[in-house]
Amino acid sequence: MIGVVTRSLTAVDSRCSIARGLEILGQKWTLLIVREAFKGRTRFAEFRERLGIAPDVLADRLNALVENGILERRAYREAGEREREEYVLTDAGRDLAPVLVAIRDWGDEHRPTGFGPAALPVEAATGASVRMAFLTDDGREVQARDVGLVRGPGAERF
Amino acid sequence: MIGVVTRSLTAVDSRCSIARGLEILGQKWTLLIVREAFKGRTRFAEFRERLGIAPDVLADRLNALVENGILERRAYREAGEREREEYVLTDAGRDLAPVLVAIRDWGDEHRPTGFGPAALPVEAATGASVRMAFLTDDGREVQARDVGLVRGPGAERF
DNA sequence: GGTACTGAGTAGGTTCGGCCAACCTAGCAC
DNA sequence: GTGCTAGGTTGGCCGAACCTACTCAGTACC
Repeated sequence: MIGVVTRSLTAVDSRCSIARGLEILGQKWTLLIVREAFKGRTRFAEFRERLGIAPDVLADRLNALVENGILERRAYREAGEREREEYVLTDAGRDLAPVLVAIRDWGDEHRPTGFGPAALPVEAATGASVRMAFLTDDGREVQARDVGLVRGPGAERF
Repeated sequence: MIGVVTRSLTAVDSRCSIARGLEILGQKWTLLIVREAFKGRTRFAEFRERLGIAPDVLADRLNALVENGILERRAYREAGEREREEYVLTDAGRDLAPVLVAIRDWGDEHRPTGFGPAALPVEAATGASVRMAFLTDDGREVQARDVGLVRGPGAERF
């Protein structure tokens, strides 16, 4: 197996949720694998074919995603085949939808393809199209560009 | 200068806004630099001190961020000092707030620090705290976990 | 029992990107 | 001139990614 996730966080970052999230999500290929999982891919060969990723790197990323609770291995068997394992999103994995949608929205606006969006966010149960928004506590919507970050309770320094 | 951004996209990904966004954002350090920019850092030494990043890599990432329109170089001069350049977020850079907030929310929920969130999203103008949400066209809120992705008009295949 | 086939990886060698320490440079102060 | 400082650049090292080829387990067919 190639490298386990060993990215060390500096003291100042150990409390930052963004840094901690990026420890896994920031690795090359990770979010593209998750994107494929959202599209319904579950098997090694499917990920490999869609992404053109080297098999050793894919095996490493899938292990990391399983270890971090984003994917889970599940046994399956097709008729006349031996038992194999596939990779499906866990709840924590499905909770990554906002990350993918946020990146999609940004890429769509600032690096347009000229073909329109390749993926659309929907409510899974009904298929109703949804969009990402920011809301104040009293339900008023705020434009993304007007959102900033301020120091929170867990910050050691800011 | 070390490597320009040369990540090649496979044909299947060239139309995907997620892949196109990740081409820049997916590089190591990029989003952490943007996070620091949101916190108000502007100078090489500030980024370097906060992130503990190697200077050559920082120079490369700052160049890439400027080339991609996320940061812009701006001249400034302090009393008794020579003119220098600092890096400030552009509109496209501020539009990355949803990406940071989405990662923050996920990290906060699934990789908690025990200290609470280190950064909080607010409306910049008023300081009012905001949260990220998904809305249907008729204004109903949908939980993040219930959001999926479907093929959009720009998809070559899905 | 032997051979072939398939999905899911593993292994070896090369290349690329990140890391670190050291060095460079422009302008200001003295 | 010498020194100081912010903002980088350069060179060497090393781990991670890449590519190709190979293995391994179980099934199918003969």
